[in-house]
Amino acid sequence: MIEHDLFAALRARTVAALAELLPDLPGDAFARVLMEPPRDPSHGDMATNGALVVAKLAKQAPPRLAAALAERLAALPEVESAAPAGPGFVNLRLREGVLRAQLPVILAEGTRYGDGSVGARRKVDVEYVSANPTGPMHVGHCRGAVVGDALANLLAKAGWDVTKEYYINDAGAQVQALAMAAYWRYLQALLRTPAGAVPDAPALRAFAASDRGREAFEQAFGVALQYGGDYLVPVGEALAAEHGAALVPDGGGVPAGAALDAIRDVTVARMMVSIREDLAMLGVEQDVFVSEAALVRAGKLEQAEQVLADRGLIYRGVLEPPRGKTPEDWEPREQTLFRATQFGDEVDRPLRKSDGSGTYFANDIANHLHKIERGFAELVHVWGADHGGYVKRMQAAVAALSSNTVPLDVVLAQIVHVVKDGQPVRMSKRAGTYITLRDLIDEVGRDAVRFTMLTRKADAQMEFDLDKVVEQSRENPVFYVQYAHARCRSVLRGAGDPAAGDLALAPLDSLVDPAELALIRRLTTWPRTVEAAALAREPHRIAFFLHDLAGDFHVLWNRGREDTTLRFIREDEPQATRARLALVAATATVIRSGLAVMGVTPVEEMR
RNA sequence: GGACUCGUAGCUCAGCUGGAUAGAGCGCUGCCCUCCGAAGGCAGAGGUCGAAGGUUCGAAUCCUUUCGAGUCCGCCA
Repeated sequence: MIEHDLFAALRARTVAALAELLPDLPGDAFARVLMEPPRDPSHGDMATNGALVVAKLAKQAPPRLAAALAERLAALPEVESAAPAGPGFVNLRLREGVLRAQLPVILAEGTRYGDGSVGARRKVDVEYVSANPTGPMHVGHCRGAVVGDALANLLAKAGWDVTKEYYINDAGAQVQALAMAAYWRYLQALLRTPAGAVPDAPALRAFAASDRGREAFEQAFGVALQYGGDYLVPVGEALAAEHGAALVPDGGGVPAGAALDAIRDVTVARMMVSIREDLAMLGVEQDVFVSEAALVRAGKLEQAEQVLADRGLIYRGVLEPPRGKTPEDWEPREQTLFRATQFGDEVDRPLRKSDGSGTYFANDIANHLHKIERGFAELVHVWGADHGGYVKRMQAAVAALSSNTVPLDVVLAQIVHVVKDGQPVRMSKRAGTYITLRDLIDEVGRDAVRFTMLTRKADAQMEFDLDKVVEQSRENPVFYVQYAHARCRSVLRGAGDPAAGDLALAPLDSLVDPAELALIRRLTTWPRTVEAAALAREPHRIAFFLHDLAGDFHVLWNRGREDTTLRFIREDEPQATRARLALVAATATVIRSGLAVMGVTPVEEMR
């Protein structure tokens, strides 16, 4: 039997057997039938709850049904024995060789082993990172970037047709504030250009002074510069080089109109270049970058409003103040509202600011209309946990726009607390203890960052200990998994790097040690791990699987230390050596495959 | 006041969408290097799954209530 996923194969046979035993049951009665690795290895190789699940519908006692099912399953060619157990499980022991026969399957499929079909090639849009383009990426963005990227890879592996997307929040107050800061840097840059090019405005010199310039600028324009960082210095220089003094309004006031647009557009473009460089360093390269401002300019907002209005989901109304805690400056105000409550949200949500422009939510509705129009069957977002309160309204909007045909899943990524020397590192722009993504990658390396970010469930808070992620010990899962792969590669190199196709032909009868069989069993659970993790949108499961797999391999390696007959390469036993090399090659392949989902590079040797 | 995410071993966390006796790492205890694959390995102790009810053959998992932590709460994104 050559099957890609042994568990899926035996499950299908179980369902078929049940259907024969219970011909009157409808086909969907078997949906909850599972074939799983048993928790206790003494129970056998696989266990199914099939009899338990359908017993009630079949009006039979579970143990009796389990016995009948076991009898049928025992007759399968793959099955050595099948026994009813407990409240109605059936435990299966596979015929010798069936497990081992997975090794040539793995070797033949290579890193495609584990590719699934649950996605059914449905188009899914995975949107993640989506940081404001107002500065460099920092560690706060990092987790969402890694989780989103790994999740996208995971869905692709499980059979979805994936688009990786970044939504650029380039319309709104934050970006206006950024433009003002860039304008200030531009004035500074102008002063360093030949005097003839600088307009004769006395204020200019004061704004651009190195010591009090910022305060003077803020006072004169009545703004607080939110983005004072040095990273805007080159932007100011670029503006000065390209436009000279042409962007300074006559009389030296606040730039507006085309001049402001130019400043903003150049600045945002520069920031996006920088962000994409940062993301590339992290190994994140998205397919599509959608600009909020471009959507607004294209009239997507009005179009989305029209869609909702046509369905009677928009009205003018006044919201109640939040119960219990009324904001100080609360006053009732008539607003354009979306009937989010019809789709499970707590309150209806405003779409327009008082100046007539769209709220962030309204613009994001336009963004989602854009996604739906592009034909995505499913939408997935990775957001920071601070956006948790935003989930229901967005799901309501997508449900409304798509008439409940397109599901939106939101994965919330909790805050990462960076720890160094046992002390939490406070993140503060003002105090300058602000860790950029680049700093982090420079310090511990891209692979360690990515792997570590996936060693927790996304919605669990996480400590990122800068010392531990580079530590070479068992405590560090990055090291532990990489070390297993390096050991595999070391063995294979020692054997002259045999081709996978050659090893796939090796007789495997000599693989009988419990540690060898445990490793093979683990390898056979890779396809179902991919499928379950993709359905749950939980890429961290891949990291845990790899950790377990590495553990099984290290156990085998260590057995070889005590018992030399268990070593992988034995000069006196060419047959056994080939069989073990096949096992080692399959292990390395699956580790590589898992690391690829995580976006981590497998290493050839530990240095 | 409400919403969302959590609460599992001393610590950090898994727990495969409701399954059998709840797991891993660290820490702790005890063993294991004259030599061969010890940046390690083997074994052990350690739990009323925050609490109380409920749903059913069966609950850490689902529902209700409650306690605690974090996040958020009309024109910030």
